Amino acid sequence: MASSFTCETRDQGGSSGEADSPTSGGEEDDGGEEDEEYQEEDADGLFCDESQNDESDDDDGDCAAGGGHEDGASGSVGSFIVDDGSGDSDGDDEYDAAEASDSDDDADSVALSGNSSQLARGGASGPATPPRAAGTLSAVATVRKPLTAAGKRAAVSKGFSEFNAAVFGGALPEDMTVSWNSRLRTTAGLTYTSKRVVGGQVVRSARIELAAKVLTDAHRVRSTLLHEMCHAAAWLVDGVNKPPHGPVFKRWAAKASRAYSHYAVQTCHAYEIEYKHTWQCTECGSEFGRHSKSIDPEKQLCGACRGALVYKPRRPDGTPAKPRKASAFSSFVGERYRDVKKQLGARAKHADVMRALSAEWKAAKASGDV
DNA sequence: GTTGGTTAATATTAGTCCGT
DNA sequence: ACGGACTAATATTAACCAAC
Repeated sequence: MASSFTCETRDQGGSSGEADSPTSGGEEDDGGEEDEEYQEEDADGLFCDESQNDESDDDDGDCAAGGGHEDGASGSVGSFIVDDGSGDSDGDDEYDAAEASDSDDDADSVALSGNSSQLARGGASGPATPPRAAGTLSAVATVRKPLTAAGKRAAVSKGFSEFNAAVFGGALPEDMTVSWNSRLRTTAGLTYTSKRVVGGQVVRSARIELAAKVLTDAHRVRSTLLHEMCHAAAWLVDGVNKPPHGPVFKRWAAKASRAYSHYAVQTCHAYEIEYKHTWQCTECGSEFGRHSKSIDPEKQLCGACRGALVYKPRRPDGTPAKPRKASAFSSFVGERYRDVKKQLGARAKHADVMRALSAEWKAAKASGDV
């Protein structure tokens, strides 16, 4: 299951790299030596879907119209051909889908992800954007080989040096910080820019943050890295970070796209987030993804048609899996947990309860009760 | 309309155990 | 190794209000 995420510009007010920022607090060359580390910037991290563009703060409003996301690496469940793992040797799995974009495929997050209490009320608060129906992809997409954490680090390290030489003429510092953020869910990458005055000289710096949950394969990692490096170059080379996707950024993006046509750096993208857990509407077939099993089908309904939801287990590679029946012990935990917790008292920790349940389970097995 | 602060609701992760 | 059960803690998001 996947759901795209929107483009956003988390411009935290006054964080402009320019000295005219009203709230940047001492951006002026006041001779001060302190690091004026203002946070910043670009958040948009790329990626937005035209259908969600009203949410975007994208300065230039240019959200990769047409042609769409060069990179939506997935589609609805059941429409995948699983990669055989024979990706190219450089780890840059090429995208061989005919065209996997479906511009409204993020709608499910409106209905469910955005506000599941709304969903619980059966969408009582107004018309929800219809979730994506299953099987709407006309083309067959390829699931790229997921990268491990080490693989991601390697892809970043290799990609940075490679892009820096091929696109930016080595203008970016090789020791620039590129870190991973495991909490970003709707943004694929961020470039933070800062400026300080050292001995009367303005020194600009930048760092890149990538979303571990969003960038799950080499193509996404490299594509996003390239995009963020364009922001970094706009700031470090040209001294421009506003608007984030203005002419300066676009100049670097065009250069990057010429060098790496399969990455086509755009102002917005629409990767889709791979979810571990998926629920499907029994009425309209819409799917809803979560990173944890946080949806309760007993309480929540499909936001589009109010149909009942059923859990749809999946394997890590994205293929549907057969639901595994809860083991006897799991059922036992479900039945007894509350009572045992009560017996042990409010101060009992989860581990204590589980140990007690374990002992109780063994005793029950020994006596033949289970 | 935008921004910033607070609060409440929701989503996610971590961590226990056993079974497959 | 992963998935079933579950809770607690934490992070994120949305909603609301006031001030500019």
